[in-house]
Amino acid sequence: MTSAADEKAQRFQIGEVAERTGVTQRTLRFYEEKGLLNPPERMEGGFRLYSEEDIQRIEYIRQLQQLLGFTLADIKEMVEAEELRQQIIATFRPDRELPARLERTQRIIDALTRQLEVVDHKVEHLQKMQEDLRSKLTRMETRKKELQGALAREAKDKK
Amino acid sequence: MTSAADEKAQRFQIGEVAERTGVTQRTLRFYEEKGLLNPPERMEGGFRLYSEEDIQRIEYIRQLQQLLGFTLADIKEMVEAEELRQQIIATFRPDRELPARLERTQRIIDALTRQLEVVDHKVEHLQKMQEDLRSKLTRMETRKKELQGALAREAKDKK
DNA sequence: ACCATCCCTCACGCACACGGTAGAGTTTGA
DNA sequence: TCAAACTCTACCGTGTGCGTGAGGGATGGT
Repeated sequence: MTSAADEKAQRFQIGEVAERTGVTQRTLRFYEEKGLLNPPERMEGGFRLYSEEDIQRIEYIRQLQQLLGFTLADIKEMVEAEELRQQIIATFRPDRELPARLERTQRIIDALTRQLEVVDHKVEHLQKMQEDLRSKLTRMETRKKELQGALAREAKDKK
Repeated sequence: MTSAADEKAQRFQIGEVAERTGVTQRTLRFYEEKGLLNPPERMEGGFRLYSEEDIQRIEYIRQLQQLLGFTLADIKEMVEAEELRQQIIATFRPDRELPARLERTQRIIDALTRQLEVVDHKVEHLQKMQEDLRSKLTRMETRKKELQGALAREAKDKK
């Protein structure tokens, strides 16, 4: 008997994950070793089996790394906070211990706030750079047109 | 006789530059070695003397590196393009060779366009992340208030 | 049972971006 | 002219983020 939950639980071997995410097998094992990915399930013989969530996490890590230039240490902090956040959300009301839940919630808020500050800071600087590049670009294009105009006149004079 | 230009030409030794920019002396020499900074002037005995422009360039390099996560190789390309751009702008009309000037201008435009594409891409992804973080944060804050409310009610019940 | 294809765990290697220190010379102020 | 502070080159060391095998099992189809 297969429940609806079972049907959804598709797993992938490391090779397929590597292909789908564009991350090498070595790197996947490396991330696991460094605690960025939590150890995936294994088959009897020891082959790793990744879930869809694992794959999403891998893609998230890559974005943080390549697009935003965070170090793996930074990223580890971020994914840990994310995990804690999901755990808290998944916890439906085993009430009692309200103070503890409140405190964990506060910890997540703090982590998110710190992350947001970093991102805000980066966005701000990037936008400045964007403006700067755009204005330089338009100035160079103006110059180009001037040069082309001068060139056209020169050709005409020769005629 | 000191001209206005001379008065402005203040120079700084490597230690002061390091302090002002937050970059170590070792790193300054390293950047020079890698061609990111062009060799500064020297005193008779060989001490490096940096100009204000050098300092600005150092700060620019650090921004590209830390905020945007570019590699030094990328940055080298970018500062070279920037330098070429400034040279072209500083060249007032020794006309003749218009085609050559046009071509260099086009090269700068291409470089700026490539840089802008990269920056645009990063801004886009960062903004998505910003949105994501903001919504997570507000959800957690809502949750916090719920918990605080529950806690207050509990305290009241005890009374 | 066999074999092609996958995967496993070490373990060394490498490029990048510097850090640290040695040993010697330079500069500046008293 | 002499000391304290600064700087020079040269060279080896370090942490990060993987790459690249070696040697050996695991899996799935026939």
